[in-house]
Amino acid sequence: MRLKSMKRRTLQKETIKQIFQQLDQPLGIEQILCKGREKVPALNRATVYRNIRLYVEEGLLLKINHPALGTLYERAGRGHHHHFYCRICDQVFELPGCALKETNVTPKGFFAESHEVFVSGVCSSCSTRDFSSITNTDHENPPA
Amino acid sequence: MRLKSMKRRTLQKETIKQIFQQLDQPLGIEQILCKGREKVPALNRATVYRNIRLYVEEGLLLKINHPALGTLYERAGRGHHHHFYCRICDQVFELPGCALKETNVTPKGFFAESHEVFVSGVCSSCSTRDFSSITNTDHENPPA
DNA sequence: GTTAGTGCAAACGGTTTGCAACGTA
DNA sequence: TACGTTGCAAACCGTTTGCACTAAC
Repeated sequence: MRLKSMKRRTLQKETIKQIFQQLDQPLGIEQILCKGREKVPALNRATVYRNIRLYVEEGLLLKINHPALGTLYERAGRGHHHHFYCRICDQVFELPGCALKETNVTPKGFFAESHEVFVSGVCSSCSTRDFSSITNTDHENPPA
Repeated sequence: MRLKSMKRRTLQKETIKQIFQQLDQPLGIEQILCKGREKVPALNRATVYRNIRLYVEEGLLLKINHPALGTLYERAGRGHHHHFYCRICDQVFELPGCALKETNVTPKGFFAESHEVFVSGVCSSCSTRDFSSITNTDHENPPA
């Protein structure tokens, strides 16, 4: 009788893991699926969900609920950071460091344990590449 | 031929609007539905979704995608603020003011246009009321 | 009376799950 | 061989939509 179930190494699993090891950017399921299919063409969406979930439970990945893009996943253990969403290229970048002091935003009696910051705007590539496209957008959430 | 469709005033609509006028707190669909049914017992979920959507388009409400609670709605026009999520009572509070300078978190070349901050921890009511409950995170009806 | 708004049920999109076939150990 | 993993399809959950009925104007 086995007390502990053994993990098996499959191409699908390794492929998904590698995608995140090669990239310091949060990805959505569709992006993971696309990149994964470059190596495993028959890769199934359910398999991606299952393995992502596994990696999150193992602590290898982190799940992010992004205000504009929905659920994203990123490699864990890279220290506290925030996220920048570029509305032109629809990509999310990691912002190193943290300029937010929890005590500055928390009223007396409230105990802050963690926080998340989502910045959005235009990334450096998009702002230098083509300014005309910056006005042509169809946002849901206009700037506050 | 009518050029402009006319809005009609219904009990359902008014009820939903009043819920937000009486409360400075973001609410989820289920909460809106519950509170609404106190006044309109037959209130339907689809009706709530339709009217909420309408109010968001009119600019009366704002849609929030909360990392822990999913989609929430709050009254618009109350100025820039952040949100505090209490993991004990599962409620979201508005944090007045903003202690985040976008220039402090944005690398050169990136243009920040807006940001959102979600803090989580324990609210003042929950931290003073009963410390033993802090480990028991399954509360339905928290204090107002 | 006209037609916007409602309730209901079915449709929808993202995510999870049951199951038979597959493939790793 | 044994059983963890996969692909597929169906189930699931939050949200939207089509439709007949209701009710505001």
